[in-house]
Amino acid sequence: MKYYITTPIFYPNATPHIGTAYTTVAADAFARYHRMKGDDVYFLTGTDENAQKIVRKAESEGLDPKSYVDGIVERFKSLWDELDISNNDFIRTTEERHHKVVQALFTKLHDQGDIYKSEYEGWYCTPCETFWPESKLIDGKCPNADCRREVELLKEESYFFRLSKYQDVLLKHIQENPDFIQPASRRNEMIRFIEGGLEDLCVSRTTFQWGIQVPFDPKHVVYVWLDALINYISALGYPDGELYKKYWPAEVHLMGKDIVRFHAVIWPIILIALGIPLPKKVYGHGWFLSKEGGKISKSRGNVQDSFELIRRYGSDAIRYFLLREMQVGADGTYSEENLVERLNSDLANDLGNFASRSLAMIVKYRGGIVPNAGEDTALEQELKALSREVKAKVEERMEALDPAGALESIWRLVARMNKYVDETAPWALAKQEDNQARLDHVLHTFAEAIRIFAILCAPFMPKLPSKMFRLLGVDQEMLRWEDIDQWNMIPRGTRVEKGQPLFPRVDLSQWTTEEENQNMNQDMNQDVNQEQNKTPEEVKPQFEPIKEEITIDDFAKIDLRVAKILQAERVEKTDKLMKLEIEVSGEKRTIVSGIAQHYTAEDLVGKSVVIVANLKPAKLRGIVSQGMILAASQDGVLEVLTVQKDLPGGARVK
RNA sequence: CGCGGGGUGGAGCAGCGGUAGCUCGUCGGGCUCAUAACCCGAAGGUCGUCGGUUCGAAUCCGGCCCCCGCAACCA
Repeated sequence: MKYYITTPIFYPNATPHIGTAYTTVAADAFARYHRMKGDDVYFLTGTDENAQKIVRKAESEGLDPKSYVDGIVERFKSLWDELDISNNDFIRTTEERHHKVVQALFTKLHDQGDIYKSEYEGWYCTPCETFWPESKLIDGKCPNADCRREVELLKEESYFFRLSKYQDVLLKHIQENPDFIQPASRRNEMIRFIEGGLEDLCVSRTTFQWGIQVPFDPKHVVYVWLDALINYISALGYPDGELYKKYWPAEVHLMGKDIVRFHAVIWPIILIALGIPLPKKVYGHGWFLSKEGGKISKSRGNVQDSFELIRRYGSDAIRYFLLREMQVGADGTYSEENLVERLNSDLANDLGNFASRSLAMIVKYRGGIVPNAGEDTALEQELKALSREVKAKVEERMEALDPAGALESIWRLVARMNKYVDETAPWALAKQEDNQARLDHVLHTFAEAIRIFAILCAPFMPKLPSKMFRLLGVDQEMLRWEDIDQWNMIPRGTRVEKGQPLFPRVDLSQWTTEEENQNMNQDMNQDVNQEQNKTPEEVKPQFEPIKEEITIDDFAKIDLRVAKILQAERVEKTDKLMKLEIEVSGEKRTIVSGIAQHYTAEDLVGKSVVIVANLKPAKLRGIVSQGMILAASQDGVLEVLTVQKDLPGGARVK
């Protein structure tokens, strides 16, 4: 059976974080598992490099985009290398093989009428040369952390992809194939989303050049998702490549829950439109959240360098933690404390210690030679039954894309083995002449269990099996999945060695001394800041940068007027919107303003405020707003500018 | 009523109609092969809240409260 599994292509604007590491490690575990089961596996990952942000980021570092991404891509590749990721290919969307396919498919979709030219209206940030969707704006301003300037509503000529045309076909497919989107909660979400109606997708941009040119209209470059998603087939050499013919459609597209929508809606519709078979499954796993429950992000300062973690704990331990901690369909909790706890308790105490004590006893009582098997008692029969059960369970969990469940069940056998050591008490048998055959059988069972654990752990911790087999003195060829429930595989006369612990216990404080010092400094600084908050004049707020210079004529275009608030009411079902009836120059107008968190209706009625009177009207939550109220805000405090003296509504403000 | 997820012993989770369970932590005991590891036992929960269905509810139904994503939202 062939098995094609993918991760998303990652966005190389920084070094990979724990989420990308999780997706990739999980995909790797599935790939390794299926290889062990004898499947013909193809495992793809890569990077999504054709984004406007990349260009800006590159500029800020004084590099051209290509050299910039080349550098980051190396970081990705070396991290995957250190994590023993066994991908068969690594696709970069800047590669010619990808460009060719995207261009061909874009043309085909255009020729068949599924892509059409229209106008895109969006919020444009001039300094960033970027359109932002309204939802991305922060306080109505550019969301780019280094910018935060005002954006303007602009139109741009764009190509659009007719998502709407295929939504019913897609919905039908999703309903008829319950496994297509997993887990079920994501599936429900997607069904709701599609039922809500799809809007056609903007698939080209003219405001920048970095990316894949639209072949028949060179001033356009292909925009984001149409480009990115196609990697799953361009990497296989669509349409004529042998790999494509062999491996498409994919068994699994694995990803974080945030991008399920694109893989479960846009990608299938692209494929439907092109008459290409759909992937079998789109699986959205949860996120790692910090211990406090928040996202892990740079701005919160809870990101940890993956390379450093690997250096401290080893790649197998990191992989184990990631795979064990993320429960199916839920979010996982990441903290170094959790990681160390899992490492110490599961890997060092349970598995590692079992191997150590077993090997030590074989060395001590039998000179390191694995004794031959003897007669089973009820105890050994129970172990054998459990090994069959665990094998079946692990297989079932892996098919269900649940590595945490698989590991949990493996550890049932680990725990059982430690108990078996206690029950059989070999140290007592060793002292009894007439129990030497029994001791042989027990020690033999220990050795077989180590062999079995090596196999069971192989998909999850790739470095472990060879270490264990070396200690056991067993050939690597014995790493056969089908032998998991066999208990008489180790050849006669095999010599084991005690060796070093597989997973030494770790004391978190050995790393944290330095960090604590840093944190203490930070805490102290925070305290100082809090003190300062009591005397606002001493606080240094983060001010927005002053915008570029304009002329008096530019300013003259803006018509500011005094306006009297006649009525005010909250816009229902919104947090921030207030609907105001105002009077200006004898005319009544409606203005919608995002001040409801700062003012009640009573506060506002009767006030004379300043408005931008000649602003183009815009709809907010279905209400046409004819102007904008001026307000000053900083750090969450907001005050509407009011006029104290009794000026009539309509008075000019300059 | 925008969509979805969730509230279960100190922490993290499972259970989804019939004596409330797992991992970690805590306490007590055992063992001495082992990485101060392992094994056994105990304490600790009126399963968010109010009401309903039922012989019986953490589990089904309804109301309410709280948390977390997504969506919406600052002319």
